[in-house]
Formats: sequence, structure tokens, C-alpha cells
Amino acid sequence: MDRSHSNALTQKLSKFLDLTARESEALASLARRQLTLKTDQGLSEQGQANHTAFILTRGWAFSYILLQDGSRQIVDFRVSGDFLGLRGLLSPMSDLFIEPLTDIEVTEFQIDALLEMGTQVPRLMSAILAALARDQAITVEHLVSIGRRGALERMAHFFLELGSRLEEVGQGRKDNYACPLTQYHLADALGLSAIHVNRILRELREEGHLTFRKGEVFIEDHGQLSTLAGFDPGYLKPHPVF
Amino acid sequence: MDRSHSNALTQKLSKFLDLTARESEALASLARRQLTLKTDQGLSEQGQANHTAFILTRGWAFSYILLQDGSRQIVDFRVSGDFLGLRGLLSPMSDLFIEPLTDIEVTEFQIDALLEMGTQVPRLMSAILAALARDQAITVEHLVSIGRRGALERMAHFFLELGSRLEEVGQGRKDNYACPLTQYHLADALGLSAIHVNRILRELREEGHLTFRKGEVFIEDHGQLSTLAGFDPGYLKPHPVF
DNA sequence: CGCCGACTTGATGCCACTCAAAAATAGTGG
DNA sequence: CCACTATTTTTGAGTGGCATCAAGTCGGCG
Repeated sequence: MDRSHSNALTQKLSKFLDLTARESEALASLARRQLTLKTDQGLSEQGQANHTAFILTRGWAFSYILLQDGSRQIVDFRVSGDFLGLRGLLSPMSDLFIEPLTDIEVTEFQIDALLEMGTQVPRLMSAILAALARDQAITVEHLVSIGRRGALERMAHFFLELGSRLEEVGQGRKDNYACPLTQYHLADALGLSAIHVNRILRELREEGHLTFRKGEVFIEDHGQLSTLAGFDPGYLKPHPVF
Repeated sequence: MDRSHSNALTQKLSKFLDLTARESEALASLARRQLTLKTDQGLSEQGQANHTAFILTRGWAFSYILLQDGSRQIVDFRVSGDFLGLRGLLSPMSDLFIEPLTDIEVTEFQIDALLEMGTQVPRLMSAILAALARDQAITVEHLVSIGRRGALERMAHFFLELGSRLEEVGQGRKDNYACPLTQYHLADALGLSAIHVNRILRELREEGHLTFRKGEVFIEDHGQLSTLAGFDPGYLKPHPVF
């Protein structure tokens, strides 16, 4: 897997199937431009208009929904290799916002062109479906966490998932990685209050399970914590496509 | 839209784009067989093996995840016209179960054949992506409900969504429809205890908002309740595809 | 008729929220 | 480099929403 300098789209889809040289080339030609965005530049608007979506190549972003009472539900944090705004091109999505969490780099591509390409190289279409399906599996797992796990398990599960996803894209180890979130982000992602997040973090730290300090996460005993949180990374692993 | 007797797949996808006669025919040829399933026959297993998925044509089903402590999180209730098990073919999904809630009828189709067809009729592929994206939008809305809405708004939002979805497929009116769920189902879908579900239902009834009795739902003032619950059906409406 | 699943209601308790505010940290301009 | 401000983190006290425990009612069905 020595494609670290090739196209972001190529890297993403190669997680789901082995690309031939020809396929890689074709994909690479889809990338329109590299963009650098700062913290306050939302990118939900960008895409809708000109039928483009993005792949995140550096930094963190997050997608969220704002309720009328001003509260916020964060749907997912997006890291290197994740699609941004792909779903918004395919369905209404009312009011899902996407915002950089740090300064980010993204590569832009056109959905039309991608679909067009799918007709010539069918396997690519499967890969895109698989990527979409994986995102859906992640959302479902968050739903389960918020619906049926206590605050502590929920928090633990969250950091375990994050660790796995980051390790997968070479951004750290599953039990030790950089993480630029604030406790407010955690609160809005996990359906808790920021204050309670703080207490739970303390509890996790004092129990020797996990430390989250100054933008870095340490997980003491990954196996033990996985059991505690009911974390089974099965839903994250891409699986071979036809 | 007088295709009520045509193929289920045709009906489903025609929500997202206008099919030509040729396209309809091609799609119709994908359906392998009609199955009738009873309440206790799960169908997660069925699909995975032989690469088939289903469209629900009659009755209700639901998808859920079981946690190790025995609790259950229902992800979605599926009604006529919804896909069943499509995502499971594309990603691992660890342990998402799908089960009939009533006796149901489904039409089976092969994912491979569907993808294959997409290469010849590209617009179909867009429609499938759109259908998947809509399911994702629904899941996200559930996430928001559980994460950030109080029990009463959450319950109201749930019945409002259900009403819209049922009306869309001609299974009732958005403010009055048949609904075979038990309070336990509601509890596991909404992240509440069954007992609390009961109290909230009573409150909704006494406040004159909504009645759920003997498998039937009445919504008094749809507009008012929508405001109360923060329900905006935008995320449900299919939107034109390229 | 007796059983069982679904629904209902009351009492009690805890988990997580809100309100309030201080301490630590980071960012900014003089 | 330091004062100043904004953000983030931390802690305490009090409250409330929702869970749990317990038990009784209703209707359907063998």
C-alpha cells in the first residue's frame, strides 16, 4: 500500500477493493483541485451548488445539526480519508452542516464525473456504495451508544472508535492519538452536557482507563476498555467488495 | 404514477427519478421471487449468504442491534417500499438484525445484478445511491432525537415522521394511520424505558396532541405538533436526481 | 377458566442536567 | 514579555427527568 502520494480518492476507494493501474489513473483524473479551509469556513454550501463533494486529506472536520432551541447534535467527526458532503448531493439532508474543526485540506471532485466513471468501471461504484454504507454503520453505532449506553461506556466507546479509525489512516495508534476536540464537542456528540463530560472524563482517568488531556488520548488497557464499553470494531472494517 | 401493480423495485426507484419504459422493464427483470415471512423469521442471515437484498412490499419490519447486557436499540421501522438488508451486503454491519414485525411480503433481488444493470443504465445507480442516502438521513434524524430532544418531543417527532413516510406510500394519512407497534418497540426505538413511554403517551393524549391506541395513531393538530417537536419533513422528501 | 402479553399506575432513587463560579489555558495586542 | 480577554476545564450544590422496582388491570387465546 505505497500510494501515500497518490490521489486521495484513490486511497479512499482502495480500502474497499484493489485497484488496477488503469482504474487508479481514471480516478486520479477526477480530482479538480486541492482546497485549504480555515476553522470558520463551513462547507455544506460549497458542494450543493456545483455538484461537488470532498475528501478530507488533512485535519479534522465535523458534521452536525442545529435544533431550533439552539442546541447542537454532532453526527460525526471526520478525519483524513473521509468523504465530506457526499450524502448532501444525493438527498435533501435539510440542515446538516459540515465545518472544519482544525484547518483542513480537502480535494474536491465532481459527483457527476464520479458516477459517469462508474459506468465504465463498475467496481468503482461498488466501492462508493461500500464507503457510504460504512458511514451509515458508524452512524448506527452512535445511535446505539446514545440510546442504550450509560455516559461512561458511551464516552469510552467513542474514544475507542476514534482510535481505530485514526490508526486505520495512519494518524496515530488506536490507544494513543492526537485529538483536537473540546469537551463541548464531546458533549454535543455524545448527547451529554459539557459539565457531565468533564466528570466522566475524570472518572475514566481516575479509574485508570483513559486519559484525555491537552489534545491527546491515552488508553490504558485497550482490551479491557473494549469489553467495558461493548466495543466491537467489526462495523469499521471495510470488507471485500464483489 | 399508475404503476401499483408493477415491480416493487420499479416503484421504489421511481421515487427518485422518472423511469423510461425500457428502464422499468430492465429493473423488473431483476426481481427473483416473492417471499412471505412470518413474525419470527429474521432475515439478516438470508441475504448475506447469496448476495440478495429485499424490498418490503407488505407489512412492517424493524432493524435493531442487541447489546451484550440484553438491551436492544431499534434503528428503524421499515414499511412498504423500503429496502431491507441492502446495507448489509455492502459493509460488515456486525450485528444488525432485521425482523418482521407483522407477517410481511418481500421481493428478493440480487445485488450483483442490480450493480451490473447500473453500468448500462447509469441513472439507476444514482437512484440507488439516493435511496441509501435517504435512509442515512433518517438515521441521522433519529440520532438527533435521542441525543437532544426530550422524551415528549422525541415521541411526537417519531410519530410525525412515521406518518409522513406512511402517507408517502399510501398506507394512511400523515395524521391518522395504522401502527402495529407495542410500547416496548417504542421504548427501544426512542431510547426510553417502556414505563416512561407509557407516561409520555398519556401526556400526549391528555394534552390533546396525539392518540396511540389499539394500533392506530391520531394526530390532532399536525402543524402545531410539528412545531412542538421540531419536525421538518425536509429530510424525507426525495429530491430529483441528475 | 387460567394464563400470558400488553398496558397502566404508584413509589422511590439515581443519573445526568442546570445554575453558579473559580481556576487553568490559550490567544491577543500593547 | 506582560497585561488582558476569551475559551476551556474544573468543581460544587441543587434539581429533575427518566429508570427501576412493584403490582395491579385489561384483553386475547388455548
